[in-house]
Amino acid sequence: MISKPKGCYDIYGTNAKKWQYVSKIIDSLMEKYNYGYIRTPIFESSELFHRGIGESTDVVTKETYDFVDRGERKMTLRPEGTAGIVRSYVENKMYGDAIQPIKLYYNGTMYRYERPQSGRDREFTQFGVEVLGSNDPMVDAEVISIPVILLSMLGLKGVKVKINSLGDKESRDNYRKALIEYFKPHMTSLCEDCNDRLEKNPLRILDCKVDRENELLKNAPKTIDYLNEESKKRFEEVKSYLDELGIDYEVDTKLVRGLDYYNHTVFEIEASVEGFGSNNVLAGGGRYNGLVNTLDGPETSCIGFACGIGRIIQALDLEEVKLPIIEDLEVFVMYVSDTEKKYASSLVQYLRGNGFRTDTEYTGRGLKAQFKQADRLNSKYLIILNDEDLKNDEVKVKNNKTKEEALVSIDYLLYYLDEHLMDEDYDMDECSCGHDHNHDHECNCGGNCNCGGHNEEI
RNA sequence: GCGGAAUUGGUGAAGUGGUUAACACGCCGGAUUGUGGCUCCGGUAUGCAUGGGUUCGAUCCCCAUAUUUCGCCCCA
Repeated sequence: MISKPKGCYDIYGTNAKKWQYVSKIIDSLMEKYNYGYIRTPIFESSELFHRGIGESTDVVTKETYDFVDRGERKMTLRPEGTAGIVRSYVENKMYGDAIQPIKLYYNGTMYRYERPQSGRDREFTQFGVEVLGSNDPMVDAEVISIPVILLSMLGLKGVKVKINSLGDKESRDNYRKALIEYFKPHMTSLCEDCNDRLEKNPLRILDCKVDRENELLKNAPKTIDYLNEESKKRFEEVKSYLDELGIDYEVDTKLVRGLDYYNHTVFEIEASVEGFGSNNVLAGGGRYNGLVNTLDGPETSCIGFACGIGRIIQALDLEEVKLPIIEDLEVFVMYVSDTEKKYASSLVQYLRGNGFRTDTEYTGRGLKAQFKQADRLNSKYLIILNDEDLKNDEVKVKNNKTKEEALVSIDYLLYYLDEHLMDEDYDMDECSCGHDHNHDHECNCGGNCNCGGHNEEI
């Protein structure tokens, strides 16, 4: 038997419905924020990632899926979304578009050659946003608000927003220098990994798990103390816009990010759910004002974020959030004889064509087994075909909950089903999006729930 | 890249160096000759991840590989 590649997953069944639901919410949210969907290639020339993400980063040095194509070109499966989008921005000269800034979102698979563990796969899906062509702090706040709103729309509660500022290039360089000077005399008291980090990325020493309790770290210089006036002012503005939007956040001066291209605002959204593994960052992002220029475009101010859909679903499962996914059937058509079967095939098509979620029997099971099958599919109504009834152009319709049966004329069938299914919807006391509602207000399911009216909590 | 744990039918799993690999759920069939979800009866792994080795004999012991899982590093 051939098995799937390590760290990759088949998504199907109920799980697939969750993924589809999250994607649906993302699309409708982005439509309202007026971000355009962008789809770029899953592989790009290797050089793009080397220059874009940073030659020395772990992502590039040891985590990429590289291959040489038949034309001897060096290619890499994208390990993240931003580089490809910036390439597209430059290549398609979007900086010349009449409408600025360019607001884009993507939702697709990324690839990193890593050892899989909880919350980390080799193929994973990221939803992300990029705003190219504005340095306004208001944009920073808007971009941060998107994943926050998304997670709350999905019904996730244990979420923590952390922000920090690395400042502009000058501030960032000064801070880096200060950190190296600060740590250098004390390296023996730090762990092995931190010794490696000193030259490579001293900022990361700050959130080392091993040395977390070390006094040295607690008293280390803080990013914000090294921000120049302009960077400091900018950070204050971002925070005030976040306050304006009612976003709860925490300034975490130890928050740095691993990709080289970040400056000014950086942020992360953490799942603070009991039982979540160590990879608990649901979304992360920041400003990357130098990247477009690095990739041969004009100086352009940009900000973006990415979030891992897999991790979001992991968090939703852990919090046992009930998503409004459809897991039932409205009608199941049953038959035994060949003439009934023929009739069933066209009846099913007729019902589906008229908007009913309908299924039938395909494997030659007996009637008894068909009843069981209908139960497994959570069918609300059963239609039990009978040659005798068909002669009179009638079918037997059974409510699978009340067990009431009715002989219904075929001309009247659609109307009958419509009436009865509608009645059931009104009886519903719990909305399928997981909340109890009455019928006066919009619920926060994003308009995708099928509770029959959008509502407020009772 | 480094480390720990695991891998037995459709599922959850017991188990043993030696004829037929427990048990439960599910599934299929029957009791009930077209109305089930309760009950009862019967059926349901030629195989214990894969490849080597040790052995008279291996699902069980050893090695390797693959995959899963949990950490480190890193990241979403």
